[in-house]
Amino acid sequence: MNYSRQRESIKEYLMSTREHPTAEVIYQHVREEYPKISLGTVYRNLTLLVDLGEVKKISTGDGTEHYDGDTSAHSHYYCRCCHRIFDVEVTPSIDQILAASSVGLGTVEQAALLFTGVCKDCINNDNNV
Amino acid sequence: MNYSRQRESIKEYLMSTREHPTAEVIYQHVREEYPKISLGTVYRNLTLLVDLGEVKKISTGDGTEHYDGDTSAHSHYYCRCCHRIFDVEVTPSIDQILAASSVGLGTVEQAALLFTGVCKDCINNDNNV
DNA sequence: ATAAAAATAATAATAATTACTATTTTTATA
DNA sequence: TATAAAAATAGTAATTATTATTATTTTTAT
Repeated sequence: MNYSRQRESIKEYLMSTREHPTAEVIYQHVREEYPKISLGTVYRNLTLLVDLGEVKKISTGDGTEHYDGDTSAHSHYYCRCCHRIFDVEVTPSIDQILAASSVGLGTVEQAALLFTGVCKDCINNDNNV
Repeated sequence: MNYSRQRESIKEYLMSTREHPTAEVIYQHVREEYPKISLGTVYRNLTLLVDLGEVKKISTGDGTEHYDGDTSAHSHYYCRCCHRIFDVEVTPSIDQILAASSVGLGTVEQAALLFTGVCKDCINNDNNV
């Protein structure tokens, strides 16, 4: 695999933000540095980075995937109104759950814990229901 | 909301199977009883049933959503090779995790715990990697 | 400097899902 | 039971996220 500045830029952005952007948001951001980058390049590199374990993909069921540059074991809270994802630390931690769980069905490569609800901002803005 | 036999059939199928079918698979199944049902009807009713809390949607990130007629608190194991989903009971249980976790970011309506790996069948069939 | 290998931009294609609309089904009421 | 309003459907078109294709450009080893 060769170096690519576009890939570096994608990775850098994901490492620097605490948000959990979609491919489209990443595209818009990286475009500021590389205006000619194409959305396909973003998708291809995201898949690559996920396969390498340098980035995590978060599936919320809202129709588009989100990406996370923080690969440490942590869980997520998803607001079904504003579609934002927040980091949460739970007790026991996700890796404690993983360690304690003998799934017994095959290999376990990862565990994802996702809470869903309506965030405080959306409640305050009457953006809920 | 009015009664509909198509919706009943979808729900019945989801309650009867231990699999976690996609909309397409549900469509093919319900078609045996109602050959004229359209895929749009399946999607519309699945969304409805999920909103009513009678069915759960499972997002694995494999490009299509899966549905589960078992709404009791339980977790899932997803095989990234054969794309099947299996029920798993973990310790502590998903509702114990939910109870113990003070997310503090807003309301928490649900918690989903998903393990991902390669299932035994796929390992045996060298369907892994 | 150069050539092979890999990556890209631009675009086309695919696949899952949603929207639209004329027709049919359901349901409340006479 | 007949009927009419409301809701749901089938069939189809449209949308959206994602993947595939290909000619060109970038990277890297020599």
